[in-house]
Amino acid sequence: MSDLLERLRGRGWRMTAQRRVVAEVLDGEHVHLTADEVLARATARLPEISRATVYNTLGELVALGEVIEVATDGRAKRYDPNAHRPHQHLVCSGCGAIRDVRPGGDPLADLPASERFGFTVSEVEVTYRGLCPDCARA
Amino acid sequence: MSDLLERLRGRGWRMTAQRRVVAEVLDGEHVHLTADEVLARATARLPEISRATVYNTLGELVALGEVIEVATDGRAKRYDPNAHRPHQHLVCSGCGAIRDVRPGGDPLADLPASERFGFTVSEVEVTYRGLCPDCARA
DNA sequence: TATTGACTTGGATTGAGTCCATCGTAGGAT
DNA sequence: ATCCTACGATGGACTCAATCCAAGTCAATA
Repeated sequence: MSDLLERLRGRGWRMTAQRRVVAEVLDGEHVHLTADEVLARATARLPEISRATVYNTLGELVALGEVIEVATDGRAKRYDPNAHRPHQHLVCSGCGAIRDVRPGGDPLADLPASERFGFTVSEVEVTYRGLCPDCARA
Repeated sequence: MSDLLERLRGRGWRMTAQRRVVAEVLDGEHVHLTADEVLARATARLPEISRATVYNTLGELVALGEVIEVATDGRAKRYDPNAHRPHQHLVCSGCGAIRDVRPGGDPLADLPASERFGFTVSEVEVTYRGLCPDCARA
């Protein structure tokens, strides 16, 4: 966590109580909170924090490349602080739970130039879908 | 197009003017309309059609496996009738344009059991992102 | 410690999509 | 050809996520 705060400060990020709390809430491995969950946890530590600030801060963290936005189809976006370890996501179709996974292979290399239609392709996003153990059982 | 209408009728789909129009609007290759665009085009042919009906019909077509829902991050979902030819998508980060692409390789095979965490993985979705020729120029 | 421009606030607003009570009608039955 | 009725359509209200904005606050530098 201070890792993150350290880096942000180094980049000239103006430090405020609100930003600190949001950054702290997002710390850890396999963290995939929605903006509302971030707001709830931040509010627990700093009751006056507003929804707009949470969205602003999340947006900045994404722009800085410190956090990845994970859109999970219909539901609210989730925010993944694990941005420095390249990975993909495994999403449960039942409950929306997310796991980070690291597949082998390089999907970018699998797209031949003839299939790029003149696009400048810069990233690939792979989402595996299925049922988590709990939902498969039910 | 009668292919689709034929199949639907064969499955006991109750045919109505509204459903016919929605199915017709969705016909073609490289068609990726939002629900609102479908509504607009359907309205041109059948002015009284309602938004709810468009959503209902799209939902049914998706459930029947005739149309694929493409979530493009923040923007409205798009509906892709090209469901019988397996493919992935290339999305322009600038304007949201979508192309169907057919990469080589099998991403499902790239996820080892040790990275599945007990999930029953049933599908993979690969989204390539980049700039289309027009947006790259601007 | 004074200053100031960046940050925060919260309430209004937008946009996508869903819900629901009611009305209409496709298609089988007669 | 007509009748019936269960399934489909309607549209307006509603939800939920996210954004906007004008006014107030404050972190960082001098």
